[in-house]
Amino acid sequence: MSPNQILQSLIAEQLVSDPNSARGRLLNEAARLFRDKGYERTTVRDLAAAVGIQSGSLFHHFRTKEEILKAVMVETIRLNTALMQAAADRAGSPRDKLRALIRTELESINGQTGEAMAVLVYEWRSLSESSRAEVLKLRDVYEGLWLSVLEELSGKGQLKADPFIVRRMLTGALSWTVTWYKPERGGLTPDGLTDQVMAMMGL
Amino acid sequence: MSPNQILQSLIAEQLVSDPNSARGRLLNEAARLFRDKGYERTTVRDLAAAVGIQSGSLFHHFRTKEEILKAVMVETIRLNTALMQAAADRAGSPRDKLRALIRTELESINGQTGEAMAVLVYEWRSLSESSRAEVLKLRDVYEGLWLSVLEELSGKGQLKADPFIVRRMLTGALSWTVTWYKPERGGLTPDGLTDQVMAMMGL
DNA sequence: GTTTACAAACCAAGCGCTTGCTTGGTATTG
DNA sequence: CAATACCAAGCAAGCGCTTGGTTTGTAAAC
Repeated sequence: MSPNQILQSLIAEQLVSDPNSARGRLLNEAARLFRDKGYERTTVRDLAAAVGIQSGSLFHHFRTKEEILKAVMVETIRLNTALMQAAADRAGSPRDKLRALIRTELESINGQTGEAMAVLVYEWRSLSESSRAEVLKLRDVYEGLWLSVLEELSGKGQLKADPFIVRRMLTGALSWTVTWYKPERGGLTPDGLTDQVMAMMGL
Repeated sequence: MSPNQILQSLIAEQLVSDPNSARGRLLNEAARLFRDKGYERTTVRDLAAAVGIQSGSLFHHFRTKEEILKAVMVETIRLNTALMQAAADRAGSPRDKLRALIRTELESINGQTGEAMAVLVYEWRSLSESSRAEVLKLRDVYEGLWLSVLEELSGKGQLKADPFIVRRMLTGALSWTVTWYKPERGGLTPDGLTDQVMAMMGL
């Protein structure tokens, strides 16, 4: 399944919003604003202006501002879990699976869903307790994908460090790329960056 | 020079505030609050209450709230540059120098200055343009320390990936530890964590 | 094929509260 | 007796969100 097919089937299942719908467009703009200015610095007036409506009209679609943040996070993690699953399934050896996961996560972070991924990583403090629990539950599934691959590699002696810790290091390292990696300018392609990450780990 | 001696000499040079002074205590509390709740969610009333004064009285010490954020960042980076320099100087081989840098940065992130380090890494969006430039200038010195060591390692063939990229990966990986690494509970010591990072890189 | 019905989407206005910061005055300290 | 540190009070602006009412899209009823 291509990334686009995956997105379409998730839309069909109502697990993520169609980017062309009113809701979907708002969530995209919200992700961009939340990443650029941070959740707290983004006002409901900013959000409304970004989609060309009045601030009060937002609350016809979402009960609170925080619900918008939660929706951005939940839909992002749903989409990316599906993308990662598909990428891992396509690869053969554990090493190739790891490479596929790294490559796909870099794509998520620096590609189309990049704004939303950055929000997911850096804005969790602004979530209420209950929303946080909800998001964490989804994240556990996502992290499970990584761990099973890393543990397989570790079992084969290709990984010297603890899989849990390696995953956490990779989380930090890969999400941090959003602050410096600009694929358009500068020669490094996503594939090249993936190679560098693998090389750093001696793989 | 011990870490404490370094701190004392920086205080003498007026490059960082004495933690026992009114200013120093405020900056410590500010770092903690900014990390826990984020800069935007922390009000001047929170800051004042944390040191037991009225909110208006803050502005006797700092002209604006943002100046407090800037001061936290500037003083933190000054202190840590000095600590890193000293750690690198103590080590012998390039590999040991790298280990010393990693170990020291982990200590900074997860030890006493941890709150301030987290603020430095995650709250730069809340800085004004001019403050950001000021902080970036100081950061360049700090990053220069890392790059010289990594380039030395690369020259000896002990590092397969590009030093610039490795540093950026390490920045993300190490700063991210603040979200999960709890040295008190759970057996992993700072030294053990440093070993894991080195092992991950095959060093 | 026009009319009617109704919900979804939106606007204009503004409420109540919190925010960063100011002001004028009062202790405290060397 | 000056300078430093602080308090008590509050202002102007901006915040999330509510309200009452209007427009728009859709589809059945006639």
